[in-house]
Amino acid sequence: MSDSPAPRTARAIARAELTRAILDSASAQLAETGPAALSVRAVARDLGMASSAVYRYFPSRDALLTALLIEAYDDLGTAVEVADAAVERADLARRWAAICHAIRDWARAQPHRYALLYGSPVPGYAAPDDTVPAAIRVTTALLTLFSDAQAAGVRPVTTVPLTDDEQAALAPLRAFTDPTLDATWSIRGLLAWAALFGNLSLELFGHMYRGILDYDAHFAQLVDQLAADLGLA
Amino acid sequence: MSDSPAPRTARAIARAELTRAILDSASAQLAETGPAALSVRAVARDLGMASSAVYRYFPSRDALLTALLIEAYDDLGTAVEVADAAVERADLARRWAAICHAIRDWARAQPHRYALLYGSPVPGYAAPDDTVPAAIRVTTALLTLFSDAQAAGVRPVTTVPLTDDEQAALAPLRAFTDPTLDATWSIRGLLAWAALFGNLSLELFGHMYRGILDYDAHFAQLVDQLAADLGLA
DNA sequence: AACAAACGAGAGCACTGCTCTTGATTTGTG
DNA sequence: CACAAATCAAGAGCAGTGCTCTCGTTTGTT
Repeated sequence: MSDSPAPRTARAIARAELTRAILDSASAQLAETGPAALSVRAVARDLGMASSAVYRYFPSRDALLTALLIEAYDDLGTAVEVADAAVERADLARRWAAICHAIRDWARAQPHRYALLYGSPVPGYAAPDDTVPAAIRVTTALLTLFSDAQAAGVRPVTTVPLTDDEQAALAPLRAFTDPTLDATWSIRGLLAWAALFGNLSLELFGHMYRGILDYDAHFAQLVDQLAADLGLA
Repeated sequence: MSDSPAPRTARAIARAELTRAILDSASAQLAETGPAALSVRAVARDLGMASSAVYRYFPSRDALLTALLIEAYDDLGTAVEVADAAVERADLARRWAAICHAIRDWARAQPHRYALLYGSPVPGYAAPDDTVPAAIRVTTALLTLFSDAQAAGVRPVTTVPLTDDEQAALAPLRAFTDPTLDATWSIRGLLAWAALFGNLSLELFGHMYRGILDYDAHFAQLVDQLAADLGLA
């Protein structure tokens, strides 16, 4: 965020401050009306400035949206890391539950920001390179948990064998953590990852409408079941 | 779709034809540029008519988008039902695989339409009542498969016990199929549902970028694993 | 044949993202 | 300190959008 080494001149200070104000106003507008309705002119009106002035700080609407995307990823990443850190590190089942519920709590509190992150990508496909560092934080938390569990000798329930093709397909993922994830942990971990975000998206995007009555109860059940399948319970 | 009992007058015929032409043009534009960029004026230009004339057929852009949504749900539903019907009804494992791969093939062939269905909802929350009949077709195919499997004596791998709250939360879903789904099938079925669409969305929306190399191999593996957890393999 | 409903085309409004020009302010340097 | 260069805010303007309204024309019904 503030990687610039303390702005000295008055102009640099004003610029940093206005950049923040634009992001705050845009973030508020995003939370209310969603990414599609985010308007540069509305942000300018909110801040009492000309719309053309905003373009001195963000070259385009997509660039502003990308900045909001990165901020949202960082916000969620922080929430997950805080929840994870609040639990005894050896209590793997509780860490799993803490991470899952932190993600869901964050998503339900600001569904539009969740939609920006995990819904349909809005601006073409937003430049991945800039967003990746922020985006992988929550993934990293999950992978670290899986790695810790594997190192502690936890074994998920058995899986179907991996073919060579499938082994190769998961190579970069398995090599991400310090003790490399074995086949079983890779499969169960990815399945849990997909089920977790799949359930979240299906819930928040309205696909459980009239099919499931109590979303809280169902999610808690899903997290418990995934924990059991991961060998954590 | 064509529930009106055969248009008799020339005007009614022309209206039906133009409605179809608008939907086709809009669908093509949707497939190319995505839901956000769908423009009523562009559709009108494509058909060589005034933009105001389009509003005689669809009262708003959102209404046009909703019609496209329903068509896409029906299209996907048909693809799933065809794939399911092409497999020996007693071969439950093959039916499961056929349904899963039909969904993915459809989604990869037209990612923008998939995003319209399972990505962030675009127009507020599109009137659910109109879209529900088309939307539940793919869900029905899955639930029917689960119900058939349960009736055939297939047992998924064991699950954590359901509390009364969780039982109640799933009531409408379990009552949907003819032989009511038992607790184990409900849990494993919903988990498979979430994992299936979760994997699909994460893949299509770019969240596996540089983490998984071969999406085909990984998806095939996921489907196999879910089949095993469902007791089908 | 007469009347009403439906229709297509066009103008127009309010809004958007974005660019360009103009004039004021701040900056680093001779 | 002075001055040139960089930076900035503001406004006008362009092309595009969704949508409404009006105005003749065409079509269906009686």
